Amino acid sequence: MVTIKDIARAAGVSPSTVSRVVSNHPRISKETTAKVKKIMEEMGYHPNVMAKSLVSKTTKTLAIMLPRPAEELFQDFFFGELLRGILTHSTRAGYDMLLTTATSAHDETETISRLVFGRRVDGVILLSARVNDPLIRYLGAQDFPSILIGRTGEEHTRMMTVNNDNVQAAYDATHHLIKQGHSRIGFVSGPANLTVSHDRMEGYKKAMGEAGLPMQSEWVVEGEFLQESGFRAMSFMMGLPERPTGLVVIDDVVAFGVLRGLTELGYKVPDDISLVSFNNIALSELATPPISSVDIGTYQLGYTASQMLIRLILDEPIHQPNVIIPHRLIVRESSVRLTVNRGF
Amino acid sequence: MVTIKDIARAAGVSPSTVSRVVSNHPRISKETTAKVKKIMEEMGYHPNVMAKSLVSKTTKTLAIMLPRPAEELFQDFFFGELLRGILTHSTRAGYDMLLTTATSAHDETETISRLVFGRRVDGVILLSARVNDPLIRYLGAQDFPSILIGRTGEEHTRMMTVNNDNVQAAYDATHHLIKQGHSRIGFVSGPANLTVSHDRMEGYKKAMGEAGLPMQSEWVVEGEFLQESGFRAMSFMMGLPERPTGLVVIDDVVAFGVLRGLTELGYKVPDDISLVSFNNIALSELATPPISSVDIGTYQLGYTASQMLIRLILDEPIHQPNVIIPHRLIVRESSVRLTVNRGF
DNA sequence: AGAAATTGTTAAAACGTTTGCACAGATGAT
DNA sequence: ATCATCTGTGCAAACGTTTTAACAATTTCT
Repeated sequence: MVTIKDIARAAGVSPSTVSRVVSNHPRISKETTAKVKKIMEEMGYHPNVMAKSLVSKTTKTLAIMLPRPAEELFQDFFFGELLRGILTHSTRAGYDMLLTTATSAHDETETISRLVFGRRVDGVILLSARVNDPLIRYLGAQDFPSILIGRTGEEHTRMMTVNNDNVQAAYDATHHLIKQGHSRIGFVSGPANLTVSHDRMEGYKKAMGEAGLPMQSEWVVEGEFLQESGFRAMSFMMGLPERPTGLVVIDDVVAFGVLRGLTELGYKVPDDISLVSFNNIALSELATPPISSVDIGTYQLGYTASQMLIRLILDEPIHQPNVIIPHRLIVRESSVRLTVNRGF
Repeated sequence: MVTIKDIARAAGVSPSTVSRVVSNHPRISKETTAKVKKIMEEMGYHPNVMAKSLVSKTTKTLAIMLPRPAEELFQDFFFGELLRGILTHSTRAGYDMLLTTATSAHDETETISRLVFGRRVDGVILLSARVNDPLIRYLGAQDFPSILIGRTGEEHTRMMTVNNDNVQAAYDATHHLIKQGHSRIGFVSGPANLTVSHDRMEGYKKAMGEAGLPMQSEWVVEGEFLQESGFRAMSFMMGLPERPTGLVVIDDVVAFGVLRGLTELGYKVPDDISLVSFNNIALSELATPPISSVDIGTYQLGYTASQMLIRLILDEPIHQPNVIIPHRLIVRESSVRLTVNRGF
């Protein structure tokens, strides 16, 4: 292990000078810089990151805290895209990403405080907000750079967020079905304790209410972000005496399950029943039929989160502590009847 | 920031004693332990990770180096599952994961050496082996704990690997199609410079050769791990005078594209053409029709990699430096003709 | 009872950096 | 010619831990 002292000795200068060469200190002469750099090259010097962090009190590392049952919650798809956004920006900005997940609920705050108070990271990105999230509350109470991708359940918690307008997004999705002539519209939701489920539910209800359409409690089911959930939802919903003809589905993966359920039960999409979902993962256009989906700008969500967090760390001015990433409904076959028969 | 010295002072002991309390040193008395722990609790003490690393020369962190164009290469799906396997084990073993990616080719070795020689991580997991991979050669030459998920292109490079028997896997997939009565079988491959493409190609050729079936160079196309690749492959292949009736596809995502291409061109799967692919991502059974796929134990691949790397770091005995994770062909509709018409 | 081993604790060095302060010499202003 | 400023470098302290060696106090062995 070649240290700064070795370089200093070999170059006939002091360690401080070497340090200043590394950090491009303006007071170092051209000649010294050249000499030292040459020797560093020859000897293969790499600064010890830990030693540097210890004195500089900065790690150039961001933590990303995965939701606890990471496996089920974001079944790879949405998450991968989000991660790509985060990673792209943080790499550009010279930050590394530390991926952590807790094993138990109690573990959660412990894990985070180990990283935060142990000064292992400079900032934290939180994923997936639950309605009454102890982790968000805990981290929000600390004076530590952090950002939530999603919405905090509690209004008084002071924490930067980047999120979609999920209420509006769900409103748009629902409204789209209404415009297509549907009046009996159901909602296949996600876990009840997530704010995203709440918000989309609200948008769904708002659209239905404004259109003066009746809602039935059987038309709303909750589940996980898994295809099984969608499948099960259909087994239940299609057994009802009065079935919906349109469905808003919380997530594309769930929509895949819904699609399979409907197919197995002998229903045709979109002729018998129409479908709109969220997230617009790459494969949703390859489903049969292609699924209409609200693109929530997943990559943007991640990119922006990283951007804001690093600004916060560097004490740069933050224009808006709660950013909303725009969404866009992508209409595909699953929600467009080929033979338009509106009316009654 | 409350340090070990603050605790020591408050407890009326020396910093060394506090340190030993934290690390459960056997020589510390019950009473001292209790007293110190109480004070740590009260004052909210968290050891500074960097200081600890500096002296202990260990970071309890693993780096995972993403393939350069991470975006295209593993379009989220396969990668997410792999990550889950890695993360599950490393979390259990008390290791954090550092996710890094390089922006340019030159950057690649620089990034890795910053981490390795900067002693920021204890070990490295390499993803996606290219045939003549400078990064693998570089890292293999260093005496640093590392593991490759995949196969090194060069025989002389000494590096632990965890991989599938991709030759056999492709052999199995191809053989399955042959058993179904196909004789004109094509192969939609991935990027030519990846070892996995090579190995699967070899398995395909082996199966074809053993069965005495003719191969045409037009039946083999290379592309990316993207649906577009699959789509384009079909545009080309289905325009041939003599078309294959069976296809081995390098990846499920590509298979989705193939499926779309075939559908748009008016071909029915599996009646007109059969399909087998690899990786068995969650959505492949939800395609229309469900895609036959070789399950390569993605989660296992990641889990095992983490396991082996940590053993290496801890100097525990490694039974086998090159582990093969078993694969299993999952037969679904895409490769089973409902009306079996073998023969001529 | 004295020697030897065990137990519980501490002082101090070490890990590899960064940085405030000091200082010598060169340059510029008056 | 004197004083002030600027330029280039070094000294030494600091960052918050772990760990070796030392030692006093206690217990165990003859």
